[in-house]
Amino acid sequence: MSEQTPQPKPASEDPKYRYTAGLAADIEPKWQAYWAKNHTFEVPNHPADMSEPKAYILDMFPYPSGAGLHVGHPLGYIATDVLGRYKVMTGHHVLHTIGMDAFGLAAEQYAVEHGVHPRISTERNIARYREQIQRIGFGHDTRRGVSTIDVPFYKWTQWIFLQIFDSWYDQEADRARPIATLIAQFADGTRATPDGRAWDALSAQEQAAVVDSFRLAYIAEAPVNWCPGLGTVLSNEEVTADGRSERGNFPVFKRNLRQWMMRITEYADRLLSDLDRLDWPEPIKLQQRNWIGRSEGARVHFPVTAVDGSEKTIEIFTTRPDTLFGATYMVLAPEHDLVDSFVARAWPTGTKPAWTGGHATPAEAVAAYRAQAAAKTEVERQTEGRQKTGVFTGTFAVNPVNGEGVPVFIADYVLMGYGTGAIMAVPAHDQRDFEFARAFDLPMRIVVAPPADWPQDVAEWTQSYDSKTAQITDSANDEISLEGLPVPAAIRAISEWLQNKGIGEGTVTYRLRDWLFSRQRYWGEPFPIVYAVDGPDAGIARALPESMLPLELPEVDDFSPKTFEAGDVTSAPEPPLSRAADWVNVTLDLGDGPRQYRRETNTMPQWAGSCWYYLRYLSPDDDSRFVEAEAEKYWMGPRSAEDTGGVDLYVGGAEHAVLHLLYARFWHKVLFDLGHVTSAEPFRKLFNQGMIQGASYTDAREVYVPADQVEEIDGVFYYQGEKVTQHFGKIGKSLKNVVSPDEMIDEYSADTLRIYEMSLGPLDMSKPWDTRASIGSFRFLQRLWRNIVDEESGEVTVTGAEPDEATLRILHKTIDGTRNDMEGMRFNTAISKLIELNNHLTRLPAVPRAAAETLVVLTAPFAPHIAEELWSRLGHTDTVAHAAYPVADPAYLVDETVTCVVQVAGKVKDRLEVAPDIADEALRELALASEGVQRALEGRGVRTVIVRAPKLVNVVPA
RNA sequence: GUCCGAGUGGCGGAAUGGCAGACGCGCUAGCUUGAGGUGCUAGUGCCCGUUAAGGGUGUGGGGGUUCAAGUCCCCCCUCGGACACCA
Repeated sequence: MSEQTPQPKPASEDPKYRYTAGLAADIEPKWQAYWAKNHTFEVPNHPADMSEPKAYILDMFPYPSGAGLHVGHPLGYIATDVLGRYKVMTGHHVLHTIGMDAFGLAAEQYAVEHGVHPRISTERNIARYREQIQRIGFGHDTRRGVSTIDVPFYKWTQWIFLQIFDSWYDQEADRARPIATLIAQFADGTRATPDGRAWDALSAQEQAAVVDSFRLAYIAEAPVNWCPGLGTVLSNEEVTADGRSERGNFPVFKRNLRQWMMRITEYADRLLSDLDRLDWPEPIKLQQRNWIGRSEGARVHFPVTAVDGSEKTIEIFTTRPDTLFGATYMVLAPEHDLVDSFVARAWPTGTKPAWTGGHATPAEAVAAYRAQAAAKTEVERQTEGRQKTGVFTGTFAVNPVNGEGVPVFIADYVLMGYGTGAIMAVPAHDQRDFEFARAFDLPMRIVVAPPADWPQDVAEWTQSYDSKTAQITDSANDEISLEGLPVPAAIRAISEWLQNKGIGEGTVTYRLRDWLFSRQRYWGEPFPIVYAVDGPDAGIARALPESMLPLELPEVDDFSPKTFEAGDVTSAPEPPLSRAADWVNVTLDLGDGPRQYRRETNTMPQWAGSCWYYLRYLSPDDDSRFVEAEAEKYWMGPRSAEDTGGVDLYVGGAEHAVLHLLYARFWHKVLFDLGHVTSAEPFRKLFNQGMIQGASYTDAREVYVPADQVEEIDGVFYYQGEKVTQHFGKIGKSLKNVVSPDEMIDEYSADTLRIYEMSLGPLDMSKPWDTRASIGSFRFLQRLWRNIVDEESGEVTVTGAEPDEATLRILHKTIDGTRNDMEGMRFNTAISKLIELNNHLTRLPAVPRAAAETLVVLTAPFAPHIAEELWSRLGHTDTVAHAAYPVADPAYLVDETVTCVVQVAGKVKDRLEVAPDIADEALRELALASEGVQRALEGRGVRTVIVRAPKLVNVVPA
């Protein structure tokens, strides 16, 4: 393999004052320094006049990995910068900055692998990111770019946690309120305690248990996702569809563990309904709606006799109460706590062999099935496909609509976490029940009339009939008949009947679960929570007072979590902080004298900081409040009764559709309810930028080869003479196709990178990266430069002459067109208009100053460095960043003549130059007389003539 | 499987229902230069027409609405993404 060292070109090759990478390397840092020195992009927390126009433009802040930025990362940052600079030039206060999301698993994993403290590696990564970002030349207010790991920042993350901890959701007021208001209700008797005793009669422990059951942040013993390979638990959102961790791809198991939870489910309805008020892409709204998963249905009580003879009720949830008459069996989740009470002593007569799982008694069968279900990982559940499994409990419940006995099963296709963890099975009209019934030889009953071409005998069906519109059949008792009703009407009728009879009621359930909020990791915010070691309140979670914040992470010898064999189900989490004995065991005075406490040793998940960082940008130095009230009101406050408020534009990838965006909305709503912010939503408008895809290449062994060393010959790709295959997809180290922004800046310029990224195509679509094509953007800048500066002498060559008519027209059309494109974030078409104007100026014998200056101003948001340099060379002493964006003169937007297209039968046959105000009749005559029409008609008559003066005439032949 | 999004030259893409392919890459030819990656000019959807004039054809496939469809409606195909036993 021969080493190819690029030969530096002799300096004499290019004219001295040509716009080259070398020249750009001089001017770009110069102007970056100028902006910093002159505070060009710094804005006050709020202006004296709160009505002045503003734009709060926000990027999803990056997670600084060790690999640094590649060219895909800055796409959104460049777009927001272009828009922000445009907004400044149209008279807005613009708040735009970038912070760092630096706590979390990936940073910690990296630190563990490289054997350094997470803070050291993270800060190194941040410095690298900042350096790369700086070179691109953003108009950021850098004073505001906070990092989530900064102690003054996470002090307020902890403070917000305590706000949530100290709140409950008041259903009557439909908002969160301080927990003290709840305690007051219990104390004065307006709210009854769960068991009806007086509040004072409850012990401290009992009172705490009651209050905790209302807190928005609470500890619960719940089935959680335990990931031994990472040594931590994960939220549902962090587990992939095939039951593995999103980070690291380790197996995940369901375990019952004591963990911190956030009661996000209280907000399910508002998180859902407020989506309608947001200016977000529909697909993202849809994903959130699906994730929240609101579903209306009914709860129905099925009586059952327990083994001890007592009468119990199995409560089921169904969206189809209209099919109650078709229920032929019931299923409970294996973990359902009622199961034990009615597992029969022996198999009843008539039990089919398939129902017993081969066990001698129901108790054995149930125990075996439960053990098997618990040992199963999510992965195994998936890989085993949808084979329905389960066992009979030996007991029959009673269908309340017809008094029939229905066998009760347990099966893992019913999930404990949804609805009531129990279902009535209607195999004829639900595909899952159908499959189970077929596997277990259970009867089916048709209660929704299928189309005529379905077999009469349900035994011949190959699938269930799940229509939600057809008519009900064969469904009546002495009191009610659903016969012939369409499904929706039947649902209403039976629901009312159930309600009146007291055997059920209409209800709403959600797919959304409470948010698992604790992690057994070192690199996160410590919980500001302690537990008394002894006394009547021993073990009760207690908030640290605000005066004790921030609670800093302790230094530890071993910050890595205890991880386990990836498949070790029996392992239990062991947080690294629990090993910091001096930190964990403390004596504090929390108002009742010095006492011994034990600190919470879990840390918060990565999402905590990203739930509110955009608020901290508004007043990063305020150490008395998490956000200055006036600043929040100015930048984020609602502008009308319907407006939710929030940042004006939030740009980022669609991969955060549910996780980050849902969590942040939840926190924001709590802060709103408690009166800490005036905006009801954090992000008024959301925009998802598309992914930049890179070409990667694999050789015959399917191994990736360095993309930058692949040659293309006649559409075939070669690496070191070997044929390789091209793929398009993500850019990444392992794919060997990383192009860094630094390489682009070294080879061309930051302005070239910016222009090229914005020219690629519409911002919201994914598009392939092609480094070679960026030469076009470079040429544009080079020609722009050449139109103003003599490449040999460096002299400015523009003339003082007035621009000619044609130049004025294209100039004003460009102004008009780019303005529209900027407002609509169509940066690709805005740039093509600038190129057209520039190409027009190139063809002139000399460039008029007025045209040159306008073009420089229009180009400034995209290529700010070259624009500043030209602006300065043109004699200006102020920054072009603050120049006013030009306004088009309407007089130049209409042409003296327009080209009229003349069609025959919809096909273009001629063109006419006509006055823009030509009358329909005159145009009609001109068109009919035209040569092209005469030739095309070939003597045929004319049936109709459509005239759309002045642009088009369509002649329809007879 | 369900739900979203997208299919236009060799490539990225452009087109209020009204001239399809703006702008850029690449390619071809010429110029320039101190011969070689980044200067300038012109041409460039495809087919027929030796040149030209001109004609035909063309936006994943099929049907429809319309004087007129890349654009609106219905069916299908392909690719990308999200979710996935949610009762």
